[in-house]
Amino acid sequence: MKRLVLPKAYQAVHEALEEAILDGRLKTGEPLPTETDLAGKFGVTRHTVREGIRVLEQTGFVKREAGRRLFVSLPRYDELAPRASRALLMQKVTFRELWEVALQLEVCAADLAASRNSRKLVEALRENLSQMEAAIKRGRDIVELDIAFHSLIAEATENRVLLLAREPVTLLFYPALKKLLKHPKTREISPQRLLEAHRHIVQAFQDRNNAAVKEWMSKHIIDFRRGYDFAGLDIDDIADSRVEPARK
Amino acid sequence: MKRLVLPKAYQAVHEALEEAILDGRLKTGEPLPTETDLAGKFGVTRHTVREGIRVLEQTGFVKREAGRRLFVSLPRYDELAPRASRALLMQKVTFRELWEVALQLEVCAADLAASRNSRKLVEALRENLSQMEAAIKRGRDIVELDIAFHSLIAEATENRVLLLAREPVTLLFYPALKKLLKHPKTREISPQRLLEAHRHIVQAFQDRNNAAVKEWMSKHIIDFRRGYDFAGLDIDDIADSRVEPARK
DNA sequence: GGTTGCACGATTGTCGAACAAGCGGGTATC
DNA sequence: GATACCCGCTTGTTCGACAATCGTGCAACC
Repeated sequence: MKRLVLPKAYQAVHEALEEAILDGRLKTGEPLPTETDLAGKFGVTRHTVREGIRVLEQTGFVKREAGRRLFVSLPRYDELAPRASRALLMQKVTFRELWEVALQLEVCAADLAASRNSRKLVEALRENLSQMEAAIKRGRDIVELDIAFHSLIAEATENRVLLLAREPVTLLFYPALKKLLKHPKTREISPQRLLEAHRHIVQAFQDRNNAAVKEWMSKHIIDFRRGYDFAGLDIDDIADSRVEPARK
Repeated sequence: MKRLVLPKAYQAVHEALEEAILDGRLKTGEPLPTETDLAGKFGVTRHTVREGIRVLEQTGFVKREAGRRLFVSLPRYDELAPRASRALLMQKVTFRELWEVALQLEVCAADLAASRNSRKLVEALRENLSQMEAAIKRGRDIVELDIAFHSLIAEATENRVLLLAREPVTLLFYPALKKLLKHPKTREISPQRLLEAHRHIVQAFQDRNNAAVKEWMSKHIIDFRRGYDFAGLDIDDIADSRVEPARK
């Protein structure tokens, strides 16, 4: 016997609004009706409407722009992901799980990006390369740059499903990468190896050699894991750090 | 000049609670303190607390069990995914994007599952096979069974990152698969081809032939796309149906 | 003794009215 | 024409209140 769940008004409000957005009755970019308006329309109190809106806000269907007023909008993949990553953290995901999927997704991204090969991508990657060279020379942190390098490739695929799938993995990868690059045993060699791999990848992109792109990307990710082992870090440790990459 | 965003009390409540859960101060399975308690603790009104809780609820950090009381819990990957899928729908994702990623993830899942090969998986898959044979004989719908087949493999990987990445893809794949299996041009042949592929996959699992597992899974997914083309459906159409698979 | 019924407290869901603060827009002023 | 000011609208928050429901303990009943 299924426990019957009686309808909550604020849930109804949430669903009604979401449906209106999906149906296009509320268009993205337009401001959401005021709380009092909605309250009147749905025949409930402003309080109830507000609770419904909170849910909507969390899902990314409305955003606050500029002033206080809420605007209808589309959820972006990188807004959905942080929640997912935190969920994974709670589940005590191991680095192995993360790495196994990252390997596939990064190679996949590289492959797709290569097949849509654009000059702009190569340019952007070259720019990233030279920034990284400079950063290494000055002993600066290169984690952000590495993340950016891979993001550039992923975005070049123009595949939103891939971007969505990749985002939580990236977020969790960040602390692992940081840990590795700061580790005494790998601090010296890792940045060089990393840069070297990136160079090969860019070169392969430029040569429009799809097979080489995939191969180098694969080597690159595998090498990362090797460094992890080499540093004496346990791949079956949980990826538990909660450092998050800066966003602009 | 960055627009300064003044702190909202309900957001603070949400964050405080989420942190308490992540820190383990609030343990999963335990009931959340009552609204009045929290209101007192945070020094805000019950209503403000409620708004914070709505957000928490949406994120999956609290669930309603049985009665009305809320219980602390862990978000599950299949609770996060529907939101992600809906977001993708809004972005008018094409079937091509979906398929490109699905191909990689399914092969990846097959690979990982094969390396952890367990007798239980093979048994479950065999069971699924015979159900599907029966369903085809009776002309019943096999979409659910196909989804279940692939989910069994994915779950056998015991990789939560993979499960999370895969879930939104699966949800969106569902309507596409349904469309194909109902299409007049492919209705007759597709189920047979699908079943045949599944048989090969199961056999490869049983033989502990990892390479064969990957190869057949790959063929299987590629064949799906071929059917899509054959039916005259445009792979660059948006995956816009909002049918959702039944959950038990 | 076990079950049923009931009263009571606790908790959630909803409502109503109110106010401070910030933003937008119109208006007066120079 | 530019600037300052004022006023209304909207949001965030508070206080107060009440119906519905759930859990529980207690009592009555078979």
